[in-house]
Amino acid sequence: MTGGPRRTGRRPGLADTRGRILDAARHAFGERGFDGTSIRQVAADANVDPALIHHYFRSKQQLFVAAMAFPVDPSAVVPAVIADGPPEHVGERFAAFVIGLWDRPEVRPLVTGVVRSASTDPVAADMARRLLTEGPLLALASAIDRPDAPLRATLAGAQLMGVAIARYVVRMEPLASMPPDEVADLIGPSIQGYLAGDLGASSGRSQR
Amino acid sequence: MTGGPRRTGRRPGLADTRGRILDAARHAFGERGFDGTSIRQVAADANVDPALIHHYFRSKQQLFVAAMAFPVDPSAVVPAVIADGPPEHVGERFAAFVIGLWDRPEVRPLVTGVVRSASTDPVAADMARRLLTEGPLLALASAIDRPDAPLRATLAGAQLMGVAIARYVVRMEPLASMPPDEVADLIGPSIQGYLAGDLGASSGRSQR
DNA sequence: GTCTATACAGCGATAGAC
DNA sequence: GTCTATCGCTGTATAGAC
Repeated sequence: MTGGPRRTGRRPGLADTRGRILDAARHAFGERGFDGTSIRQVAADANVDPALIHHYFRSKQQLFVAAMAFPVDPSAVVPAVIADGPPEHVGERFAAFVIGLWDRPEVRPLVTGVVRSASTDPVAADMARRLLTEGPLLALASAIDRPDAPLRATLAGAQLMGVAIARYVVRMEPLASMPPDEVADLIGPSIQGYLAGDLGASSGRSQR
Repeated sequence: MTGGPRRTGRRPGLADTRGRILDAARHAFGERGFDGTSIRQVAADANVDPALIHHYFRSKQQLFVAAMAFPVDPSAVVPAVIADGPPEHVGERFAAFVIGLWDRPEVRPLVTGVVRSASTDPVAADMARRLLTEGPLLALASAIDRPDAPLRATLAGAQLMGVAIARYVVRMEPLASMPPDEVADLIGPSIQGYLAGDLGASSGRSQR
């Protein structure tokens, strides 16, 4: 008992420098992607010296993964999504969950940042893949008792990624400014079809 | 008729320098996006001097739009797509046309280039928007006699863009290596639902 | 039409003073 | 813990010789 309550327990910097850097990085990466963001720029936004960023995080890459770390684990929600209603609407529920999550103001920069950077940076591309088809979607697709789970997860993931880009990045109207539950309603049936429907165009497509 | 067949009709450079630059630029932009591509690199690939690129095209931006110009006008195909079969499968036909077009080896770099760059570059974002929702898709959605044509076009465009990213950019399996007509079969019903179905989760295509 | 040379700016990263 | 200074490199773009 050598001291008071602030003994050795990681006294943060004067005004939480590390946190300010992370906030600024999240915003910058979300707005301009990995390549479009410079460390000097992040430092200016956070009112710190550029060298400090290299001090806290070793490289720009590590700053990126630290700033883009998801605050919640989407995999944990899969059982709840499954159990929360009738199986013939599990796709709708999942779409509502994902869109609702992505729309939260503290999550949106993470989505746009990862998506914006996935085009160029291999690390970000991996994060995008994990975020969707190799993550909760695959678990969900596997839980539903239908064949071709990986294919179903990929198709549903492609659908969700397309909505993310159209809504958050390219800002296509009227999709961009629309309440999230409405978006979930619109794309829910498509997700449901991919997850649990009969794959392929069903009936009379003889040609092609 | 004053001369032979090659009168004044634009004698190309020694080995079609301009064309080689465009080819190299198409490849580079398609592979690494706008930001990830440097003029020096394109010049090296085309075996020309970097200054020549600035000579033919004024800036990197203009090189981009020149290299990414679509060789075909997708709008011209809309009437054929509509007339070519029953209206209840127009979405499937459109999906097949688009995927078939994007899969052509000379078109694929254009798709990946525009999509990869749309994240960062505003000009590319505009091109992506025009390519989809403001282009043939809107015409198609308007031609179908259902309300909310812009919304339908946007939703279908988001679906197609997601497939493009998953298949060509992030390369999610098994979607990435799969014959194009199979892809069209898989996503056709979703496009059809967005274009002509009852929007919203309640009715119609929950179970197919 | 083609190339050399270079201006000018920005980048990530590091060393070391305080 | 914070900042100054700078290295080494790459980018776009331009001026001007051949």
